[in-house]
Amino acid sequence: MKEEKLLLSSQICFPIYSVSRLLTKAYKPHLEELGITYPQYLVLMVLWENDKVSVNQITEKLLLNTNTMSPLLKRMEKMDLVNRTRSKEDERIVIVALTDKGRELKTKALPIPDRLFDEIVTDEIEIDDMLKLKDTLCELISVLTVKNEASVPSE
Amino acid sequence: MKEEKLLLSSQICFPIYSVSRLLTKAYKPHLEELGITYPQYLVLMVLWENDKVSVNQITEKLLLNTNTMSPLLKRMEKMDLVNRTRSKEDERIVIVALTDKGRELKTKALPIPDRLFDEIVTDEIEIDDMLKLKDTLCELISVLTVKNEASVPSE
DNA sequence: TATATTTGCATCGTGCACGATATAAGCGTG
DNA sequence: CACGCTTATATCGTGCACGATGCAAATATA
Repeated sequence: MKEEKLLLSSQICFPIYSVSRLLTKAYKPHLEELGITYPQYLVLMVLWENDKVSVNQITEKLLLNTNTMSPLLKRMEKMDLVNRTRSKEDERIVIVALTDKGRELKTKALPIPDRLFDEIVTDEIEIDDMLKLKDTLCELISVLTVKNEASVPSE
Repeated sequence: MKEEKLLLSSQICFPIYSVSRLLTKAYKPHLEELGITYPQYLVLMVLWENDKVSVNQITEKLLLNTNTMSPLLKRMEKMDLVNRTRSKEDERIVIVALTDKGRELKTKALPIPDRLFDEIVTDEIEIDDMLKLKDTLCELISVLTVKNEASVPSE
């Protein structure tokens, strides 16, 4: 029954892919209050931890490439969340720094993860996508657990 | 230490988001041999399991919306992987069916998941992204395990 | 049988992702 | 200094994702 391997449910990748999208969707209403998208939220988190970092440092933290970051940062600059200035020591490097507006968003962003986690765990919100998210998350956990037991990295 | 909550590492969402992208990237070279993308691969898997289904049935399986599926299916039709015909019983419904070419891809696609899993588990491939993937996957598993223990759904 | 509502799909606009490529600054070596 | 090589960022093209909107076919309701 080699066929089984091609079922969607038997693959690690599909549930991860779905949960990722559904989680981003779950974040959306909260982030919309701040007027930002999920990737922009990630960039802000990097800067809230450590302000004034190079584009490269951000891409390393987020595992994204500059061809994604450059336009993203440009949009964020246009929104007055960050500003970008060339380093004087090395003209190749662009330093990304929070504006006051970008810094202030941190307070509003703080409660989001907890609020979201509560929404998922408790059954307060019975929205369609939230149910799918819970189901898919449980599926992912079980698949990962099996896969993980089958192949603990030899450290 | 409420601050901690905003660290990237302490959130469920970021590792899932990263693993999802890195896994898709890991699939890429294998799928490129078939000339398809990851979402196209997902559509084909649905059709390999069950040919001649409506657009709606595909979106339900993949948890995607028609505004993503419609152009995706159009591209796949242009690539001669599927064809789209309006149902005669209900003119609103579009039936998606595999072409011979689409059906034949199944054989080539069968070994991909196993090959990929081996690549990740064993250290045969020490590509940069693959290492990130392993790290992030392990992180994800540990985060999910903690979160899961803290909140097993009451069934 | 008219009208309203629902359903299934498509289109549009925007924002990622990412491979390929470009470009300019810095660096290394002769 | 000239040369090539590396590094940091940007640009371009393509393909998702997805909210908002549109539209026609089917169905429900008056």
